Amino acid sequence: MKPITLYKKLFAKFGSQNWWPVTDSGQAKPTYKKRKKLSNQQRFEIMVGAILTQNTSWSNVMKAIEKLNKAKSLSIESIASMNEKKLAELIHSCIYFNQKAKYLKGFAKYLQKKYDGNLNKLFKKPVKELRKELLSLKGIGNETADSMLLYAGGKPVFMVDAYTKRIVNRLWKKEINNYVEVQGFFESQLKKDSALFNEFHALLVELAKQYCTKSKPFCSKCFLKKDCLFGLEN
DNA sequence: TACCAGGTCCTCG
DNA sequence: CGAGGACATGGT
Repeated sequence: MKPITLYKKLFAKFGSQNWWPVTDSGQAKPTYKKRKKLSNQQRFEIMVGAILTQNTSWSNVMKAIEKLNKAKSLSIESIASMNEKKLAELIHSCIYFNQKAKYLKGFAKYLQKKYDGNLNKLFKKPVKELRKELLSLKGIGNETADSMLLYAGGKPVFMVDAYTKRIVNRLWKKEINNYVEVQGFFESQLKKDSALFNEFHALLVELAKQYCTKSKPFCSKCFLKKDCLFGLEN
């Protein structure tokens, strides 16, 4: 099965996922919703969420975002100047909160220093160059950088996570652990389209949560069973 | 109880 | 390079 075929089947099954969930003005909780355009505030929120969600369930990230919103602290200036312990308290629901507080603060300071806190300036940079730059920051690895580029910047970068790797390795019976390799697998076979990449990744997450779970996957009732080299054996 | 969740850094060979 | 440990919540 080709990646685009997988995409179509996933979309037919699950429909639009409306990623990435963000907070609308006047609200405190992020929601999944189709939005024409993201505000810079929302783009920053996505980048913060990308760091918070490292090895963390979204429900725990949501609690932290909500706290930051209520404390009126979800801004570049606020995070850049906040006491690290105070910040760690606000994001306490996310595992590794001390570490992440450090990462967030460093990231906000970098945005201030290098881009005057202006995300438009940041995303004007050529993607390749920007990706390298983000990767040089503490706390931003491949997945975090790509989720920022794709979901906050609208760049056509295929985002890979543990779910993506699991699905690729099962569906096509591969054994790829390397991030860039998995990314290349998709990017080389798909049109470089940010809307497609956006939806595709969200759909993969849904598949992984509902059927292709880590232990005890639900192969027998999975709608992809016949297309899946793992499913055929299970 | 143990395992999982939208990882990254550091160190060592 | 890649393996292995540190980081240290909340839900099931």
